[in-house]
Amino acid sequence: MARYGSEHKEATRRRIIEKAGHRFKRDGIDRSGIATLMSDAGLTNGAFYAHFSSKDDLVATVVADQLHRQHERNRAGMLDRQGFERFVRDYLSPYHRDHPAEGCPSAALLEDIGRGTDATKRAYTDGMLAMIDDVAALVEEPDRRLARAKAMGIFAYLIGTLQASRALADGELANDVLTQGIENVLVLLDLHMAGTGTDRSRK
Amino acid sequence: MARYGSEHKEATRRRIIEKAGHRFKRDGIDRSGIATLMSDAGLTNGAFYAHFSSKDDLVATVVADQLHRQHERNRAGMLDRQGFERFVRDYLSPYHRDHPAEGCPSAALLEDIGRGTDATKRAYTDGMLAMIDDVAALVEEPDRRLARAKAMGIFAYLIGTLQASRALADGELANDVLTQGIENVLVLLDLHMAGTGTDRSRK
DNA sequence: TGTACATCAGTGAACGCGCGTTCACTGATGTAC
DNA sequence: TGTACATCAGTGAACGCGCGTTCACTGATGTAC
Repeated sequence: MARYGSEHKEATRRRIIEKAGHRFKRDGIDRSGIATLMSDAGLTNGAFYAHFSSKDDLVATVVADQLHRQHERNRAGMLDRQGFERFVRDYLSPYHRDHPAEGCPSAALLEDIGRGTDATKRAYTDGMLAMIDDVAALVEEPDRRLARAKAMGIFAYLIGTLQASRALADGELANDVLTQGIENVLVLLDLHMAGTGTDRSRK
Repeated sequence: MARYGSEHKEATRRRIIEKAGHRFKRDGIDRSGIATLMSDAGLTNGAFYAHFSSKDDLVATVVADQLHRQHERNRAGMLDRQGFERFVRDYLSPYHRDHPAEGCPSAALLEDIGRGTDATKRAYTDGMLAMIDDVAALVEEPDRRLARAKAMGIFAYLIGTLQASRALADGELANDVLTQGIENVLVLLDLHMAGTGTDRSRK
């Protein structure tokens, strides 16, 4: 249509990526066709390949973008134990469960990412490492590698719990799982913050 | 081909369901076409509708079957703390991570189930409740509703951890997450077994 | 200031393909005579 | 025991459709003169 400065094409590209993030999280990647994605961005199918080399290219880009947004949104509020608790309560809320399009990309796309291209898994890993290293500071663990595993473990719990709550047809159980999840994650966090490391008194 | 007794058609149906379980877990439901599923069972596409009314019908049936198998396979080995620990170490093993087709249906299909039909979510919920009630006996919690939430919470952790390990491109981190996951799940289990209920000393 | 032109983001039709589903047909079987 | 027939699990071609991808074209713009 128009021949604007280079910032206009960039803006269109960003719009496609953002809308695709919503659509992917709502319907799943395989159920989101190019024509639908472009229509979401106010464009027609043909323009897609002026912005991305393939659908896989878009997927990897969207995964990176989604994790970046999530990180930006939460980094300020996760620096202390109180902020993290607020994050957890938000994460494991019925609202978040019922609105995947606006929610956590890991909870909505993790299986698709696991089956995805190397580029997609790489984008996910890099994005997660950035988030993890913020939480790792909360977990009082001097060994960086172990701190990362502990932080990722906490996210894994949140992800699994939200997914389970979304898949359960029994509304009461689905809600109870969220409530219990908040409890468990905070216990785990306190344990990691207090403990000296791996050694817990078992049996 | 043949006109055998009614057990022969039943056997074919069971073969389709079993093979479809593997295929769904490996490639995802949306990437598994009817022709491929039937070919896996040694048949051609046309015979599908003599066994199922639609693909959604098959999906719900497969989900129920997969959870039933998982329950049968593990119920005997999950009755005490020692058996459950063995289950957890098996579940969070690199082998399980690298072989989704033979593995846990929740870890491979939970997002698809969450986006699925009511019948599929119902099948999942019923199957999970059967498994949950076995573990709930381990969790020393008199309130049945709470015991179920706690048991489901433990499964949710296992599921999220395995999925995360599958999606991470960094092999070292992916392994560390599994190891840390075993640690955390066992801590959580001991806590539920020892604790009197919800009230933990926080702050 | 006014006109001609090059640019290029976006259009929309078309490609081959696999999807879920339907259906007329096949052919090996158990049964009837 | 031998033949004719009814059954019905499974075949394979076809349906309309949406998929990812390609490409000749459009038309509003900034620039050159």
